[in-house]
Amino acid sequence: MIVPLDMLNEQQRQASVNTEGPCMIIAGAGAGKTKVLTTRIAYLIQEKKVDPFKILALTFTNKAANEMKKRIEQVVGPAAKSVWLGTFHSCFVRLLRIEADRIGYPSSFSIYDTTDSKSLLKSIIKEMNLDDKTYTPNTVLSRISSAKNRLITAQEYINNPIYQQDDEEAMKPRVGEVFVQYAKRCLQASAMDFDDILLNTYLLLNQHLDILYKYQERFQYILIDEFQDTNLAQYAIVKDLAGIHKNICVVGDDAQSIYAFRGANIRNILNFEKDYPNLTIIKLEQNYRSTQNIVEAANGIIRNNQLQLKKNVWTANEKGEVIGLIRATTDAEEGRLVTASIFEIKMQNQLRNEDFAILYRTNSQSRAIEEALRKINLPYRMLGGTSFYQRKEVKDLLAYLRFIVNHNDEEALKRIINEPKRGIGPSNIEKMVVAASDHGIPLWEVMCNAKNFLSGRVAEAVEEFAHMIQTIALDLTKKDAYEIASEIAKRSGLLKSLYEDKTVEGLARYENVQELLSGIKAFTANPEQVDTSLATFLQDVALAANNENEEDGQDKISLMTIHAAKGLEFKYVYIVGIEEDLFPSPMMLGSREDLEEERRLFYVALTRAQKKVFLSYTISRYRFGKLKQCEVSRFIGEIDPVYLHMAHVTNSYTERTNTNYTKQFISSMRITPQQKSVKVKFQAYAQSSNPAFQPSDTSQLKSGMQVEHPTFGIGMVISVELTGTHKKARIAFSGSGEKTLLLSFAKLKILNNSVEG
DNA sequence: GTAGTTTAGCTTTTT
DNA sequence: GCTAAACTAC
Repeated sequence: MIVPLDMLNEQQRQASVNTEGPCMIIAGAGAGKTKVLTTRIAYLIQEKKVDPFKILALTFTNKAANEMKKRIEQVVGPAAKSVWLGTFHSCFVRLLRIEADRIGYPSSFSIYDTTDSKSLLKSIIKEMNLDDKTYTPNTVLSRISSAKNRLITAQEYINNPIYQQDDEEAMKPRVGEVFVQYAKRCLQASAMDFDDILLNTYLLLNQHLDILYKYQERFQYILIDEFQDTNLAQYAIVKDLAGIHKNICVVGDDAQSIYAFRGANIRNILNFEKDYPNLTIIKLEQNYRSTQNIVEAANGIIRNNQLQLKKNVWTANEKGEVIGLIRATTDAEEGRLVTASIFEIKMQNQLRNEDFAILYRTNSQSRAIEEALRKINLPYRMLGGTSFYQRKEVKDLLAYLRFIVNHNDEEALKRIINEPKRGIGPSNIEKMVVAASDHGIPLWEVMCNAKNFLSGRVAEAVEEFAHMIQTIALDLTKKDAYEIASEIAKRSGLLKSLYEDKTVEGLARYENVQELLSGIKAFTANPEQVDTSLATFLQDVALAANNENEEDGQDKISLMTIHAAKGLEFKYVYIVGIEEDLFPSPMMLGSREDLEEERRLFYVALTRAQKKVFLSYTISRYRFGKLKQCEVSRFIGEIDPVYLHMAHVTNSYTERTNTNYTKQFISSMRITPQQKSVKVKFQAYAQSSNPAFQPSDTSQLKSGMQVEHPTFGIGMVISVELTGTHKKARIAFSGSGEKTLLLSFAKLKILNNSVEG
């Protein structure tokens, strides 16, 4: 098939054909980014006769990788299979397995997911007798993770006085030691966590120049999707790999950078030009997806962000409908109104379910929506959430498989040694771990000779367990993944114990294990799969953790977090839970940069829609089983533009502290010229100890009072001084009037008739 | 020491 | 509402 260049506009064509040298493609939302990337790769193979084996294309999600692979295959045929195309993690794992011995790992190393990492940290924290309230696995892991994402090893961390000082100031001086211990235990267990995959790839390439050279030579062309989401480690590796040929093409949109929390650094895209001075920059600014109203609303939201590249996203599409607003009293009602609206629009316009998506900020918001959808019999699919591979019973069976392949995998062992119950409790496991480190031998060896370390009954149980693993592991090369998996499922007693559980949940668990088994069977039965060994199966499974049966092809409404929606599009999009303490997330109100990311998240949500967006909010919501009042900051004022327009900046600012402090809050809001005045009330709450904090001043803002503020742009700047002891202080505005909504970070102005529900 | 039962505490987003 | 820790009974 001919590379379909004539389907592209001029910028898209440039971006596809300009293959030599460093190139940055800034692709606004809905500008045809995937089309350009796939066309470019197809062009390389088809027109430039580049060996597909020498192309490296990196994405962030498996979904994006699969989609690209499919599209390239349509043009170039089976040659597409030779391209190294996959997520950063899967491509680097592939590389690491080939070269593992150079950094002291077996090529069958395990991959620890976040749960494994936390569990290991928990045991380390316990063993070091640290206070588990100051050293929680979560905080320690995020500290370690961000270090690794900045390419800092445990040794470097503990030797660097700056990090030590940081930790001391955070009252956690021993994080460095935990980090060192954690790294040691991972190595002992022949395991890498997600961040190790990147860090170790970097170290491998930088400490072994022959390997670096080999892959620099190999990868003539490197392409990176969603470049705005790369972290330092990912960027450093790619920069190294592109060292010889320098044909590096990055595609991204700074306005859709929403992964700072896992280390993504928006500056990679903002500063890319500095690293490659002869860079070709191509901007794709025409949006083919959404109506003018949606594009303008989205642009308005990020207009005042400081961290952004200049561009002008526009569309030739129709003006379209205004942004809809749905107001509910409880989350159950919110669900009812949203689903009723979907039902109505679907019937009126003869649409399919798949034309609709419901997006939310946190996964926990899905429940109420799901219930409402079930009640009126609208089929839906949930993306993300607790995936199939996260379920306990599935993880248990996988842990058995992991342990058979890698006897050092401590976290897998902890999961399965007493599942089902064998009478081996936590204290005996601890004894063995201690014995192993005392004698300097692997835990596995202790288990095989348990009689030397433990008392009679338990020792017998441990040896019996070890023996079972051993016998099955003997067949590892002879039998395929499915044969081994079904054998261990039976012999371990896992299937039996689940089968005997006749509760509804027990039944579901049994079915999940069966489903995993049939998944493994499908893997071994695939004629394209040359190597059907268990080890090979496990390699894919740890990283492919999220794409559960998404290709069921049925017509369903999509439910997902906004993060999960990136890259997708729908005719109608409902963004639910637009409330204080939900969206924007209270945890993102700490700094301007966080707030800007939260705005970009809103930008992503809006630009998923082709025809119309609905925003919905609730004034009370069930959380933790209890009804909680939600404060929707409502601003009432002028009603004027056709589209939703968001002014800049916070209208509330929250900060937590434990000690006495004085703080100046600065906030601002925009007042349009049409607005005569808006009543503003400052409130400062103290959530804990200081009753002296009373809601305070009320004052008038007038449109003439706009000022320019260095951080917040044009707006009304207010500063309030809070003094006292309190855990949480907050300023909020409130006002009176009608039908303009002020979110905690933005003001919406909506036409009278756009208000629904 | 382990298994079974009750209670406390928690939630942002994900490879 | 759900999970992990704490508690209780063997």
